[in-house]
Amino acid sequence: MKRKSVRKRFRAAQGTGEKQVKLSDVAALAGVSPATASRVLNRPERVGQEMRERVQAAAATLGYVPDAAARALASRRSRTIGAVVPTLDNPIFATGVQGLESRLNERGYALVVASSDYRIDKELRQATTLLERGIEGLMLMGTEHHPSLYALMKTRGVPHVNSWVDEGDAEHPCIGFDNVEAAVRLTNYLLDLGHRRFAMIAGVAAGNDRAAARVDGVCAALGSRGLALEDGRLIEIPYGVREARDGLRSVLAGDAATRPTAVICGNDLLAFGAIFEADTMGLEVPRGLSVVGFDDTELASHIPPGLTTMHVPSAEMGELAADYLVNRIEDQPVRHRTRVEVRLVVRGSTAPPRGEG
Amino acid sequence: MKRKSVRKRFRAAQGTGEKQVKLSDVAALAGVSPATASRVLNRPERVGQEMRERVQAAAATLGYVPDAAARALASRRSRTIGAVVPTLDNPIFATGVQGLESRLNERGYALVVASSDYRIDKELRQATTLLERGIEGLMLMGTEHHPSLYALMKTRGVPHVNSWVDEGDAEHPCIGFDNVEAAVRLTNYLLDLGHRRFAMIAGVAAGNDRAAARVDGVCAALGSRGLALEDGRLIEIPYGVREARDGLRSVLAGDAATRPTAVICGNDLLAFGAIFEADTMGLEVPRGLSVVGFDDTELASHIPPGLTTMHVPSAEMGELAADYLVNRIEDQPVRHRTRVEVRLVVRGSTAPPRGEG
DNA sequence: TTATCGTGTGAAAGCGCTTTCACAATGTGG
DNA sequence: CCACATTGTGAAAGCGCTTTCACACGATAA
Repeated sequence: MKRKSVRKRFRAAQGTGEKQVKLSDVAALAGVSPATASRVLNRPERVGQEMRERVQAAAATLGYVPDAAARALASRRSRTIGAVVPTLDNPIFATGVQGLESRLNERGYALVVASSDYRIDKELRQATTLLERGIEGLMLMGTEHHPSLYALMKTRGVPHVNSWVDEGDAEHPCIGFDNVEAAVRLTNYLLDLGHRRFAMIAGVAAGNDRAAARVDGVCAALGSRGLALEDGRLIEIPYGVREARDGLRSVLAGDAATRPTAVICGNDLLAFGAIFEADTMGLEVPRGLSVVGFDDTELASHIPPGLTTMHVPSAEMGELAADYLVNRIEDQPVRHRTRVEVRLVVRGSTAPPRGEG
Repeated sequence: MKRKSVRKRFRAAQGTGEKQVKLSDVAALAGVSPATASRVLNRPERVGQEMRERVQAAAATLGYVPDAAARALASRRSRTIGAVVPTLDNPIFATGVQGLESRLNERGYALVVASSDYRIDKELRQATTLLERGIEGLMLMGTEHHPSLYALMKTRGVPHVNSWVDEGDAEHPCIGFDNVEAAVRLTNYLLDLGHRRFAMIAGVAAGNDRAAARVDGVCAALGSRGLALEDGRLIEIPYGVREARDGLRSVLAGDAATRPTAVICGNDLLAFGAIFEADTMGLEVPRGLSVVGFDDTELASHIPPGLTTMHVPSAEMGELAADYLVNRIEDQPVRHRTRVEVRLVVRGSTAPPRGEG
C-alpha cells in the first residue's frame, strides 16, 4: 500500500510541478495576442499565414494541450456525446456503442457512456448526469423513457435519438427497425413452414420495449391466423444461457403430442440456450424442434445446426446515431426517422414440424 | 429531411429560449451569496442549516443544473475517467468496461471511452484527446503502449492503470494476471493429460501484448519439457470464428499420425471456431482433438462438449481499475499492482490423447 | 470584562479559453 | 486621390463556477 500522499492536490494535478502551458503562453512566445492564438486553433483560415505558422510552432515547442473545460465554458460547446445503454454486457449493445464511438471519433466528438441496467429510473439519473456534463447529444436505446427525461432534453435543447426502434408515430427521432414487424416476419416464416404450436422465450419486457415489441409481434402474427401462445408457452427471463435452458424445459412441459414444435427466442443468446437444452433433452433441432433467435450474433451461423435468426445491423445503427446527432448539432440536414434493414437469415435450426416434412 | 435551421446556434443551445438558470440565480432567489450557494452544493456541512435549506429549495424550484464545464474549470476537477480499449466488439472488453463504468458511477465519476483497434498509434491519439478533455485518470489495456503516452501522462500528472496484465517488473500500475503464467498452466494441464503434439491458434500479437504473452507461455511450457510448436502449428489470426475454422485446418494439416492432438486457442471465440471445425472435419472433441480456450465467456460452459478454458474475471478487473484510479485521484491508499485470480476450468473439450485414455 | 477562538458568510479574484468589437492596414472602384 | 469594402489583429469582456481571504459574530477562556 502506498500511503496517502502529502503533496497537495494542486501539485498532483500539475504533474511534475511545472505549470500547465496555456494558450497565453503560446501567444506570448509567438508574439501575438491570445485572441489570434485562439483563432489559429479554431479557424486557422481566418489568420494570416505568417502568424499562423508562428503560433503553431510555438504551440509545438511548448507542447501545448488545450483545456477542454475552459474551451467548453467559453464556447458553450463540449464536443461530447452521451449514450445510455442498458448494459455493455450484451454484445449487441457493445457493438452498437462501438459503431457510435468510431463514427463520433471520426467527426471529432468524444463519447461518454453510462448504463441503465434496463431500469427507466436509472436511465433518467444517468442521462441527467450526462446532461450536467454538457453533452451536446444523447443516444438512447428504445422508445420507452422516463417522461422527465424528454422534458429535460427539451428544456436543455439537447438533441437525442432513440435507437434500435422505428416508432410508427415517430414522435421522437429514431434509428432502427420495427421490432413488432420483425417478430411478425419471424413468426410468419415458421407458420409458413407449417408450425402451429408455438412457444416463446422472451427477454424481460419491463423496461425493455424491444423485448415487449417482439412478444407483441409474435402474438399478432399468431392471432391473425387464429392461433395464440397457450398458457405457459410464453416465458420472460433475463438474458442468459442458463435461464434459457430452464426456460425451454418450462415452455415445453407437458404431453409430447401437444407441445410446441417451434420456439421463438428473444435474442440469439436465449436461442443458443434453447438449442443446447433441446439437445440435452434428446430433442433434435430442427427435426424435433425448430428454434429461432434474434440479432444474428457472430456465433449464430456457426453453432450447429446454424441458427435461423433476424439479422440486426448493430454497428450501423450506432454509426447512424452518431451521424444524426452530429448533423443536428452542426445544423446540417437530418432525417427524423431512419429505418435500417433487418433480414431473416434462414439456417439449420428451423424445419417443417415432424410429419409435415 | 429537415432543412438547416435558421435559428442561431445560441438559441438552439438554449433550448426553449429561456436562459440557463445559473448558480447566481439560485443564490439570488435564496437571498445568499453565490459563494454560499456553491458551498451548499459541494460541502453542505460547512453551511448553516437554514441557508442550506433555503439554497436547496431555491435550486429545486428553479430546476438548477450545474454546468460541469464551469465547475471543472474553476475547481480543476472534471470527475471524468477515460478508457482506451482495443474494441468493444470483444465481449471480454465490453464486460470490463461495464464493470469500470458501474463502479465509477457509484463513486461519482463519468466514463469516456475510446477504442484503439489494437493499434498503438491510434491508442496514443485517443488517449491524447481524452487527456485534452480533462480526464483525471486513464485505464489502458495491456502493457505495450506508445512511449509518448507514458510521457504525456507523466507530465500531465494523470494516473493510469494497465489492465488485463500483471507485469512482473511492475514499472506501471497494473491490475490483472500474468498471461504467460496462465498460458503455462493451460499447457501444463494438457501435457499432464499426456499430450505431446500441440498446435496454437493465437490472436494477432502485433499491438496485443496479451496475445503475445499467451504464445510465449505456451512455448515456454512446451520448452521446459523439451517440446515445441512445430513449423506451421502456430498461427496468428484476427479474433473471429471464421478465421479460427480456417486456422484449425491450417494447423492440423498433414499426416493424421503426426498431427497435433491438442490445440490451444488465444481466446474462447477462437476455440469455438476450432470446435465447430473439428466437428465439420469429423474429428471428435475431445477424443480426436483436445481444444482449450481463454476467457471463459458465458457460452464456454454450454457449447458441447463444454470448453476447457481459463476463467478471467473481466468485470472485476474493470471495477478494480475504477477503484484504483479513483483512490489515486482522491489521495487514498492504493496498491501499485493488483493480481486477480484466473482459474483453469476443466470441461469436456479436453481429454488424454487417443491411445492414452 | 477583555483576549481568543471557531464558525458561517460574502466580496472578489480568477480558472483558460472564445468572441465580440473596434481598429488598423490593405485593396478596390469611381 | 478619395470613399469604401475587406481582411487581419488585439483589447477586453465574459462563460459559470470555486475558492481564497477577510470579516462579523457568538462562544469560550482568562
